[in-house]
Amino acid sequence: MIKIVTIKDIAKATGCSPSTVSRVIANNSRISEKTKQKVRKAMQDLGYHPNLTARNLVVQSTKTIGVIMPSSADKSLQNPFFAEVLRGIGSYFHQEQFSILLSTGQTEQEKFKEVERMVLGKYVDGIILLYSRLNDPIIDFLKEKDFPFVIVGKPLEYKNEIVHVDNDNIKAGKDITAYLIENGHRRISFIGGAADLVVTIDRQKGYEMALKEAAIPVLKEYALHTEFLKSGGREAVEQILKLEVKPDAIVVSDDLISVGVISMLEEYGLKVPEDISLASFNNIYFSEIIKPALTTVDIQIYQLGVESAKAIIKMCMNQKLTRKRIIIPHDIVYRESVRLKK
Amino acid sequence: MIKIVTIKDIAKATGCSPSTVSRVIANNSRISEKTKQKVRKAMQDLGYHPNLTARNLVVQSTKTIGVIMPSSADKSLQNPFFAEVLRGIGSYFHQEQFSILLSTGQTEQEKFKEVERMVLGKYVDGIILLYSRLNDPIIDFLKEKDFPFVIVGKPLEYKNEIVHVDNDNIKAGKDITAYLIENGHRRISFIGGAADLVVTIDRQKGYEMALKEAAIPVLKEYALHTEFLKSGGREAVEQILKLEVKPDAIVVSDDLISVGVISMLEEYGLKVPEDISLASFNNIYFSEIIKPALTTVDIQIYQLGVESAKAIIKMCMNQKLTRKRIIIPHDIVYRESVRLKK
DNA sequence: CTGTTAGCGCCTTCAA
DNA sequence: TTGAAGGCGCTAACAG
Repeated sequence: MIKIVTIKDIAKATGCSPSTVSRVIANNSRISEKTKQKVRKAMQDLGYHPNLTARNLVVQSTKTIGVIMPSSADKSLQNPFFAEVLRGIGSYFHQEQFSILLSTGQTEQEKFKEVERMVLGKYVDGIILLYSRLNDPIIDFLKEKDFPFVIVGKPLEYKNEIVHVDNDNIKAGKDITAYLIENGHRRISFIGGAADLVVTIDRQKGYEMALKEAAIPVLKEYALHTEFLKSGGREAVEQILKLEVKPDAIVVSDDLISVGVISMLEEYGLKVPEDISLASFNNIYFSEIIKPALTTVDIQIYQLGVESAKAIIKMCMNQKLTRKRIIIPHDIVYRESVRLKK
Repeated sequence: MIKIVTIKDIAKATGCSPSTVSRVIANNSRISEKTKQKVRKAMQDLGYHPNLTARNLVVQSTKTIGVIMPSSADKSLQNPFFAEVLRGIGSYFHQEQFSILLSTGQTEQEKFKEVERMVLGKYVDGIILLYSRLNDPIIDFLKEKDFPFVIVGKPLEYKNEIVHVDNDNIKAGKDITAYLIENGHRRISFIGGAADLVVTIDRQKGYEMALKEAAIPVLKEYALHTEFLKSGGREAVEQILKLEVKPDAIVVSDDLISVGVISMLEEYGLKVPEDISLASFNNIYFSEIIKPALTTVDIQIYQLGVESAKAIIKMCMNQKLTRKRIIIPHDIVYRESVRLKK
């Protein structure tokens, strides 16, 4: 083991006290420039670096945030969404010198244990939840402990108490459906991910609103749900194809599902957008490179990350947030999957 | 601020000393069952939880590992590969009570600073690098400090000194190419990601070996490289289509690129596998749901994660590793993108 | 089997 | 502008 250089060594080397060295590190204003220079030089020479653990212990803060992913047992993690939020979070954290402690639990159980450990062990200053589900014991726990946390997405309960960063998914659903309608589509179907996800619900709600406004009847059999990724929306397509009056357009709640839907459609000899139009959400990297390129709602995933990072850091610093609900604007990216009106 | 329950409080409440309490936490064998019970009860009642920071400080270890992603500026992060390794790492870490500190740097510069902070600040016990590139100052730094680290992938230099977890990509390249040859293909092209990535190089090497063994000439103009994700292999395809003698099969170094290649091929009126066969690597979720489903080499990404986790933890515990190079086996998943010999 | 004592490396009053 | 002293919460000898 190589000698560890501590604050004391610097003190000794420069002939001043540990507290002075500490103040130089903090760049305290009432230390003379001369001593600062001297101390800094010694730190260089001896290769000093502050021990973060020791500092964290005394300041009672770690400047690290626990980021909780959905249970990683399922494949939903392969959704580029998460990498992208993480990137957004990271970019802001970096400039604020915060770190990400990533949760790794495979089950709800495991995740809960981890959060408990992080929080009770005072290993993190705050938590970002990258998902939102009903009856989440983690949320209850965090609320009860009054521990700083923010949700990316929309909480199902306590909407007005929990800080969350979200899109206006209802409006997004409405916008994209309206676009389909504008282009002459009338029999519009909806394929959503897991029915209990709030995103799905909101987007579907918007879809229905748009139909109503255009005086198009909302048909129950036109709305389908499929596991977020599983079998890529295959069953959904099969159901649709069984319908008597087949839709001429589909709103799909996630680009990833769209990929599966398109494959399946093709298998049945239907071409997008010639035979049926398709519009979805998220605008992940894939949306652009597959054939046909997806017309999709860009929800600014990266920005969702950045804003959640800003929010949690503010909370950790005990700054007040002006609002609990932070909305990231969306906009439609027009590509090839929608047949246009001539 | 609510009262923080410390070890001393438990000591006071139970009438024993802090060290006894500490020993109960560690489940030390020479504490009587009676005291253990008593202490544990008090911990329950007062809601005690060990402060991890304090413990870390004294034991000089954090049980957390810094995991470094590639510079997140580019889109390569959207490759599901990373989510999947992370999942593998997490699963093993969880059972060993280790945590992941995720690096978030957007540039090489930023990443280096972060690693330096983690390492010098003794905030992590080890590092896992999720990529490998030439002249990486991070590797030099880690090596110089003699700090425990493992690379997922193959280091370009010091192969025999750096612990790394990798596939036998040369063999994988050879295997998949041989499969193409077996099925009657002769004019086989290679499309790789960034030419300076070791994976690319290795897979291409294997591709060439297979050709040679089958006495098929290796043509320079048949090997192309494209940015890992950028424009999804479009230019690559254009180049191929300009060739006088067009290939009847392509080996693509990443499933993600394949998606772009297929789109492009279709745009030019070529169908996979009828007109041209395609085989690639990684077997990500997508490979299965796109049309045609990809014949691809499954490299067991999850397992790469697990093994790198095992390795770094061993190193942190000063256990010797039997070998520096840990190979995860691969196997071919046969699907629809290759035209079979009748 | 248990208590006492000394730190881990740092920051922060308080006093000079 | 600086130093001395105490403590953050925990563990690990060393005693007994």
